Amino acid sequence: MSLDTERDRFIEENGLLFEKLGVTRMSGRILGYLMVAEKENVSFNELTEALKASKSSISTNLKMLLQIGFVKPLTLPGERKTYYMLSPDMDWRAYFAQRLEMINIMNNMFKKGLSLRPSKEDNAAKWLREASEFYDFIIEEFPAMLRRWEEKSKQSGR
Amino acid sequence: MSLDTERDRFIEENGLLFEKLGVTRMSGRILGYLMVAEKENVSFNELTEALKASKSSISTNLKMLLQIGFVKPLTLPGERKTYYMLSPDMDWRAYFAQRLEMINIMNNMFKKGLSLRPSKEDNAAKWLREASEFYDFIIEEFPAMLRRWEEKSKQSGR
DNA sequence: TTTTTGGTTCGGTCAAGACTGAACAAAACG
DNA sequence: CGTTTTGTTCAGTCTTGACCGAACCAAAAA
Repeated sequence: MSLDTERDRFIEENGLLFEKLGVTRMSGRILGYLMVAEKENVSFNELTEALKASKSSISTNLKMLLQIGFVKPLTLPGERKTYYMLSPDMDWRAYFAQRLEMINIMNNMFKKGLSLRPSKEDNAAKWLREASEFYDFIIEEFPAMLRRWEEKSKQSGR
Repeated sequence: MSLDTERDRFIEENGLLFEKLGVTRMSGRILGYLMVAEKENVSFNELTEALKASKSSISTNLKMLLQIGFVKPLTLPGERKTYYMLSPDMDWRAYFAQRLEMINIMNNMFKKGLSLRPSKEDNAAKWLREASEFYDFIIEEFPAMLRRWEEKSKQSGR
C-alpha cells in the first residue's frame, strides 16, 4: 500500500472514478498509469509490477481498454513483448457518439412505456412523452455538435 | 416469478437497464412500474405487492428516485398513506445538466494527469491535451444546447 | 528438443452492496 | 390507553463480479 507520490494517488483516484462510472477499478488504474508514466510505451510486465496486480487482471482489463480504443499496442522488431500506449489517434468523437447508444436505449424504453400505458392522457403519460421528446432532441442535436467539434479541431489541428 | 404480461417484462427490462446504468435494479423496476401502472398515483404498499419486494428495498429505492427528482410524493387530505407518481414537473434539462458534472470530473483528471506527466511533449501528453480539449468543448457547448431545448419546448409547450 | 518469455484462460476466493426480515417509530384511530 | 397503519432503519444474507494464482499455451531462444 504505497500512496507516496502524487502520481500513485492520481492512479488510485482514477481507479475509483472508473469504478463510479461502472467500469473496473483496475482499468482505471491502468489508464491512470499510462497517463502519468515516465515513458509513453509501457510493457505488460511493467503494469503488473507498478500496479501490484496479477497478470490475469492486467490481461483482462488491458483487453477492455484496447477494445474501447483508449489504448493501442505497439510491437517492435526484434522484441517479443508488446508495449501499450494511449491511442495516438484516439477518436473522441466516435467514442462519444457510441455512448449515445445508451441514450437511445433509454429513449426506446420511454416510448415502449408509453405504448404499454393504459391511459395516454394522464400525468404519467405526459412524463413519458416529455422524456422521449427531450431524448429525441438530444439524439438529434448531438451529431451537429460533433460536427462542430470536427470543424474546430481541424482549424487548430493543422 | 411471473413474466406473464408485457408490462411485467417491461418492468424487469427497465430494472436491468438501470442496473447497467449503475443504479439499482429495484429503482428501475419501481420507475418501470410507475410508467405502465393502471393509475398514475401508486401507494407504497402497491409497489411492494406488485414488485414482490421488501418494504425496506422499496423504501430505500423510492427515496433515491425522489432525490433524483424522477418521482414526487402526493398526499391526500383524510388519507394516511403517501402516493407516488412520476414527477409532473420533471426538469429534464436540470437532470441532464447535472450529469455534466461527471464529464467535468473526467476532464479534471485529464488536466491533472497532464500536469503530473513528466514529458509534456510526447504522445501521451498529446492524448491528454486532446481529451481535455474535447471535454472542454462538450462542457462549453452543452448549455447552449439545453437553451435551444428550452426554446423549442416553450414553443410547442404552450 | 528443452527452456524461457510473454501472455491467456480458468477455477476459486473475497468484498461490495442490493435486498430481506425483523425490530422500531410515529401518527391516527378505537 | 392499546391497536393499526405506514413506513424507516439496521443487522444479516446472498449474489455478483473483480481480482488472484496456477495451469496452460505459443513463439522464440538456446
